[in-house]
Amino acid sequence: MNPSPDQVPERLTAKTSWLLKELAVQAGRLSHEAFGAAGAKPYWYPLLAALAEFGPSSQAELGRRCRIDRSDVVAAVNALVADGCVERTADPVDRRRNVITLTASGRERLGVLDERLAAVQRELLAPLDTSERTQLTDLLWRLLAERTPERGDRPAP
Amino acid sequence: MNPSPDQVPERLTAKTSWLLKELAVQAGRLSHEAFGAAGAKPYWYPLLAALAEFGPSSQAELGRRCRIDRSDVVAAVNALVADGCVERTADPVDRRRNVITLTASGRERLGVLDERLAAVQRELLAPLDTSERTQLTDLLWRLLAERTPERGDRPAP
DNA sequence: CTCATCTCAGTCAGACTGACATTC
DNA sequence: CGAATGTCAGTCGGACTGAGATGA
Repeated sequence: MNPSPDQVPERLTAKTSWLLKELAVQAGRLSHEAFGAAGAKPYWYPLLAALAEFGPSSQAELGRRCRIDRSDVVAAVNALVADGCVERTADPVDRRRNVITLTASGRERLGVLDERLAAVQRELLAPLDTSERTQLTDLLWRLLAERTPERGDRPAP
Repeated sequence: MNPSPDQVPERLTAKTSWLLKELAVQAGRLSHEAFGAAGAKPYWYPLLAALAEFGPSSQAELGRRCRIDRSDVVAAVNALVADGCVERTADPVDRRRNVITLTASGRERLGVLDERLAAVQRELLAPLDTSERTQLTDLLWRLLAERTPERGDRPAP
C-alpha cells in the first residue's frame, strides 16, 4: 500500500536545525491553508494580534513586535486597510509616523483567525500530551529569546 | 544601549507554529552562512549525508529520504557532479534511473560540513543543557514522524 | 547633521507545480 | 496500459536589501 516510508539519514534527524525547518514547513502549509480559507493574506494574523494586544501603533513598532520587515509591513497594512480591518491615520505629534488602528471588523477577523490557528496547533501537536506541549513551547521560547536581542529592527546603515 | 526589546504579542509566543517558523528562520540563517563559507550550495548536505549513510542511490530515492523535491534534486546533483562530490551513472538494470555515487572528495566535503553544522547546533542550543536538548529533539521528532507517512514522493497525477 | 519612519523596487533562497519523454 | 524516473521551465510565498523622501 504505502510506497516505502523511506528512512531519513540520521545526520538529519539528529540536527535540531533540520527538524525545526522541516516542521516549520509543515506548520506553514497548515497555517497557510487555514488563513487562505478565511480570506486572510500572510502577515495579517501577527499584525492584528499586535494591534489587539498593544493598541494603536506605528508601522515600525508593528514590525518590531511581530518580527516582520518594515517594507513587508507596508504591503500588509495596505491590504488590511483595503479590507477594512485597520485604519491608517497620520500621527499628529510625529508626522513621519502612521498610526494604525484596529477596526471592529478587524477585531472580528482576528477572532476567526484565532480559531483557525488554534485548530492548526491542535493538529500539529496531536501526538503530544498537555505537559509535553508546554514543555516544547517552553524550550522553543527559550531558544528564541536567547537570539532575539540584537535585531529589534534593521540596524542603521 | 539596546533600542527596545519590544514585546511580542502573546498570541504569537503561545503558538508552536510561530515559534517553529521563527526559530527555523534563525537556524536557516546560521546554516546558510556556515555552508556558504564552506563553498556548499543548498541541499548539498542532506544529499551527501544520505549517500554516505545508505550508499549509492537513485535521485528519486535521495529526494524521498531527504524530503527534497525531485526537480530540486536534479539541480543539486548537477552542481555536486560539477564539484566532484558525486558521480552520476546510468543504472544498467533500470534504465530510467541514474545511480548517484559518493566520491572520495564528496566524503571529505561531508566531513567539513558536519563540523560546520555541528557548530551551528551548538550555537543554536546554547541556552539548553544536555538533557533538555535530547528532550527537544525527541519532541520535535515525534511531531515530524506523525505527519510524515503520506508524502514519500509527489503523488502520481 | 543624524537618525527614524514610510515607501517602492527588486533580489534571493526555497518549496512546489506542470508538463514531457523514457522506461518499467 | 498505468506507474515511476529524470528533466526543464516556471510559479509563489516569504525574508531581506537598497535607496529615496520626509520629518524629529
